Amino acid sequence: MARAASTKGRTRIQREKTEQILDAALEVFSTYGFRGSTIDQIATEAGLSKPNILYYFDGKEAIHGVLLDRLLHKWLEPLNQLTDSDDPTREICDYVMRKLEMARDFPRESRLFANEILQGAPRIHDQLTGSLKTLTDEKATLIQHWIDKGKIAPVDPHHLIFSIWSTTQHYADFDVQVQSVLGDKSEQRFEIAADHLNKMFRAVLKK
Amino acid sequence: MARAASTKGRTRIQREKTEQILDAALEVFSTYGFRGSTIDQIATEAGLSKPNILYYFDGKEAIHGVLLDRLLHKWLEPLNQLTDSDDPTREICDYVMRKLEMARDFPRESRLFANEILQGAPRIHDQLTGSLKTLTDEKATLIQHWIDKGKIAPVDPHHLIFSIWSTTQHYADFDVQVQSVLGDKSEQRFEIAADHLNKMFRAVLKK
DNA sequence: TCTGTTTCTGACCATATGGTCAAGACTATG
DNA sequence: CATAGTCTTGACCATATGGTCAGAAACAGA
Repeated sequence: MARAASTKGRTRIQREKTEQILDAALEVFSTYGFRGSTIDQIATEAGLSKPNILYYFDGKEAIHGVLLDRLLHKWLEPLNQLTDSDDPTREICDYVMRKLEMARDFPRESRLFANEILQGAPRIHDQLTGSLKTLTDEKATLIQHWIDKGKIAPVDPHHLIFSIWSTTQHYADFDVQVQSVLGDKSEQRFEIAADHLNKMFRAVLKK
Repeated sequence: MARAASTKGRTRIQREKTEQILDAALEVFSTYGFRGSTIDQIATEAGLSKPNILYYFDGKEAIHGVLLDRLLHKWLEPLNQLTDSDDPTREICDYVMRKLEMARDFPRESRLFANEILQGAPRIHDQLTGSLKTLTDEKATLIQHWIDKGKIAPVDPHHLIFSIWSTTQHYADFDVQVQSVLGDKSEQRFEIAADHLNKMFRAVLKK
């Protein structure tokens, strides 16, 4: 087994190189998808030789696997922060903003996820029906409570969450399209998107 | 040059086989992306031999190219139908429904498009900044007119369109995730989505 | 049925790709 | 500064993949 996989970054070099490789791999995988990426591409991007990459990781799948693991944790975080509050509309809009910030600051992670889902989620199907479903159901129940208490307008909680995911992730996954369509006005796309989404979800939730 | 490319389906066999190949290719490309797909996969899916595929098409790129061409036309159609009307809210919601129907009835096309955009749209970048931008700008202007006339609430037209694209296409591109999260309730996902999106965009546009 | 054309395929080629390995280079520590 | 352990790489292998080609099989019209 490769060093890095077993001993989690024992030496300084191991920690550095491992991160270097993972960063390069994220760049490549998020752009070309798993099958479309080659170890050589990752090696070039990382400024290392191919055998050197394979000294730290057991293979292409192993690198991809580590990236997906990290991703899923990061992905659930913003939703985790959604809790009960006196101002549910604000609580939900805050979540929208957190997701939009992630699309802006971590577009590669978003695209890695999108690629995986598009291909039928072969490697993360269990997490989708497991931890993701559990967490989503939990938050959907919370939203339903708010509706029952008359604090927000009646909406299907699950589909509201889907709308939040899709509208925010769109600015990462479809960035090329967004920029192409906006042309020279694409500079402030995230500010305008924030304003627009804020308005939109407030309107939906308003009684 | 391959037969099918030059003479547009002259004989019966040419028309049939060409369609057969394109259908198989759509299935494969939409699932694995361009680089992740092989001619052998397409051949197997189509029930033909690899050389036979290459008898009808000049290569992998050529097949993909034809699919993208057809796709783009189909993709712009629903937006094209958005025209001036006494009831702009209804007009926009109708567009949302048309897009949602496309996500339901042509998920492979949606995923093919998503794959292409995700990878930076190397093959359709010109169309994005060309015909897509032109059409989108045109419809954005129309929406702005409606706003100026006070017929709908003020929204950023471009970002409204992005929201429509993302929320509807989500049900095709992220179907695995949607089904995983909804679990046994995923059967009626499109009906509930239609209801939800209808409500949502009505709320956004309401003055 | 004959014949020119279209359709199809097994065998083949060049290159790309994931992965291995032995040996050399480097590094930390006594 | 010696040396045990860590790190790196050129050369190599097996397989996958895009694509070619000569000739066989099927077909359509006379």
